[in-house]
Amino acid sequence: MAYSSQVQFEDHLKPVMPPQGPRPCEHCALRINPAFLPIPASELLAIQNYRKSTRVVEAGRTIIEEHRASPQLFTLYSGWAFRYKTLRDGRRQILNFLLPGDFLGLQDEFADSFTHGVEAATTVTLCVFERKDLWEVFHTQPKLGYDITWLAAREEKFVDDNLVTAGRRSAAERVAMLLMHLYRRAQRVGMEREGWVEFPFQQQHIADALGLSLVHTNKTMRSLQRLGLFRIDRGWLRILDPLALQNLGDYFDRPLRPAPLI
Amino acid sequence: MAYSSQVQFEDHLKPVMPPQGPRPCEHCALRINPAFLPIPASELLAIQNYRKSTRVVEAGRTIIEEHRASPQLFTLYSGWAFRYKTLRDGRRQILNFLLPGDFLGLQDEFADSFTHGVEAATTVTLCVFERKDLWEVFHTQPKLGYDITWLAAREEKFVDDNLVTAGRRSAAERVAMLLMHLYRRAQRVGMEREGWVEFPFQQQHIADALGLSLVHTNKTMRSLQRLGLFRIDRGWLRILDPLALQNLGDYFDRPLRPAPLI
DNA sequence: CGAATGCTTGACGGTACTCAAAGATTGTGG
DNA sequence: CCACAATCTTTGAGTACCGTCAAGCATTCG
Repeated sequence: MAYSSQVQFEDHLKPVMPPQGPRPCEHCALRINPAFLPIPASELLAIQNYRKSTRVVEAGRTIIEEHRASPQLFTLYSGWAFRYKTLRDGRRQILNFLLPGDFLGLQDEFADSFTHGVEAATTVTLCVFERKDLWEVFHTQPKLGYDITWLAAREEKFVDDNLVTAGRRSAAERVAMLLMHLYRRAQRVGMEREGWVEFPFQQQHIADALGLSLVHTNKTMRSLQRLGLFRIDRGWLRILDPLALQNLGDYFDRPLRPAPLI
Repeated sequence: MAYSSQVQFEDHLKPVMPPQGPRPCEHCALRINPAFLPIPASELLAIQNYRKSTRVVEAGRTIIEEHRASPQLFTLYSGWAFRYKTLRDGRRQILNFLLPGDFLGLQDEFADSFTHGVEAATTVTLCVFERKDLWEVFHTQPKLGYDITWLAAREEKFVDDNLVTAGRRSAAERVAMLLMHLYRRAQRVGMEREGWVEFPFQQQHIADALGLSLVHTNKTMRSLQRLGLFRIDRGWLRILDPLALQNLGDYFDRPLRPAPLI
C-alpha cells in the first residue's frame, strides 16, 4: 500500500502500559504512532534518562490535586483524563481533556498559586518526570524545551476553543463541538475501532466541560441523538453525521499535525 | 525607606515608547519595574540582539490578524490589548487581556491552523521579534526559552480562569471577577494612579470577554455600580469595595509573582 | 450643530436552570 | 444468581436568568 501525501493515523494496538525494564522509551508503543513526530536517538535517550517511573491511576482518581503543586510532571501514556477547576461552592469547570501524548503539570511550575486539578476518566498510565529536572531539560536539551513549549501552546489553543464554546455557543452547538473535537483527537492517536472511540464520560463531565447544567445537557444530547447525529453506547462514541455536527458546531476539520512526544 | 519582604509594585513613570537607538533594551523603562524579574546582562544583550524594531499600533487596530500566521512575535511595551476569536456569524469571544510585558504570537508557531486575533485597545507600542529566530533563541539561550514557556503557561492560566468564569459564574460574578482581575494586573505593572487605572474598554468588550450580551452586561454593571462597588469614569476604573467584589467573584488575591520580561 | 457612537432602560421571550421523580444500568453482597 | 443499593440517565413542570428588540439619552467629533 502506498502512502498518501497526508499522514494517515491508522489504528494501533492499544498501548496499555509503558514498556518496563531499563530502556523503556526505546520500546515505546506510543511513539510508533504517526500522530507523533519522529525523534533523534540522542533526544530519545535524554527523555529516557529523565523518565523516572510509571504510574497507574484508576478511573475516577486524582492525578494532580487542585491547589497543590505536584512534584512530578507526566506524559499521559494511555487512557483519558481531564483538567478542571472548582469554585468554593463546588461548581466545577472542566478546562480540557487529555489523551495519550499530552504533557501534564507544566503550569504548576510557573503558577503564582492556585492551579487546576487533573483526574483520570479511565484507568490511565503515566510516564513520570521530576519537576526539579525541568530547567536542566531546557538547559541541556533545548529541543525538548521547545517541544514542551509546543505542547503547552497546543493545550492553550484547546482551552481557547473551549472558552469560545462556553462563552458564545448555544447548548446544541456546544455538544456538537465537543463530540467532534474529542472524536477527532482520539481518532488521531489511533483510538478508533471500526468507527467507534472509547468515551468514558458521564453526562456530568460533558455538562462541566460545556458550562451547562446536567439536566440541560441531557436534553440537548438526547435531541441530537434523536436527530441521528451520533450514538453513545456503553462507553463508546460513534459519529453518525459528521457534517451536521461540524456545521452545527462551526467546527472545521483542521488536520492535526503530528506532535512532539516527551 | 526599607524594603518590605513583599515585593512592592509602585507607580512608575508611564513608559510610552521603547527607548530608541542602538541599545534600546539596556535603557528599557519597563524593566525597571519590580513586576519583572531581574536579568543577567548576557541575556539582556541576547534579547537586544533578537529585538528587531518598535511598532506602534493605534487603538482599535489589529496587531495580529485572525486566521493568518504572523511572521513576528511581540512583547507588549505599553498599552492594553486583547486576544480574541470570532465565529463565522460574527460572534466574538475575547480570550484574555494583554498588558505591558506580555508576549504575543507564540501560539501561532505551533498552530495547526486557525488561531486568535490580537487587537489594540489603547494605542500600544510593541517590541518586535522575528518568528524565524524562535528556535535559535531556545537553542542558544535556553533560559530565554524557559522564560517564554513561563509566560505561555501564565497566559494559559488566565484563559483557564476565564473559562471558569464564562462556564460557571453568574453575570454579576463575571463582572466582579473581570474588574478585580484587570485592576490587579494593571496595578501590578505600575499603571495605577491614585486608586485609578486606565480602563479603555467599552461595554461591548466586557460583554465579549464574559460571554454575555451587551444589554445584560450593561444592566449588570449598572447594578453593581449602584451598589457602590466600583466606578468607571472617562476611561478610568476605580475599585470602591474590593472585598465585596472579591467575595462576589470568588476571586482571591494571589500575590502575583514577578514575571520574566522578554 | 448634526451625525455617529456608545450607554441606558423597558418590554418581552426563550434558553437554560432548578426541583422532583421515575427509569435504566451497574455494582455488591447474600 | 438474584436482590438491593447506588449511580447514572431521562423526563416533566415551573422558573429565572439572560438574550433580543426597540428606543431614548449622553458624549464625542467633525
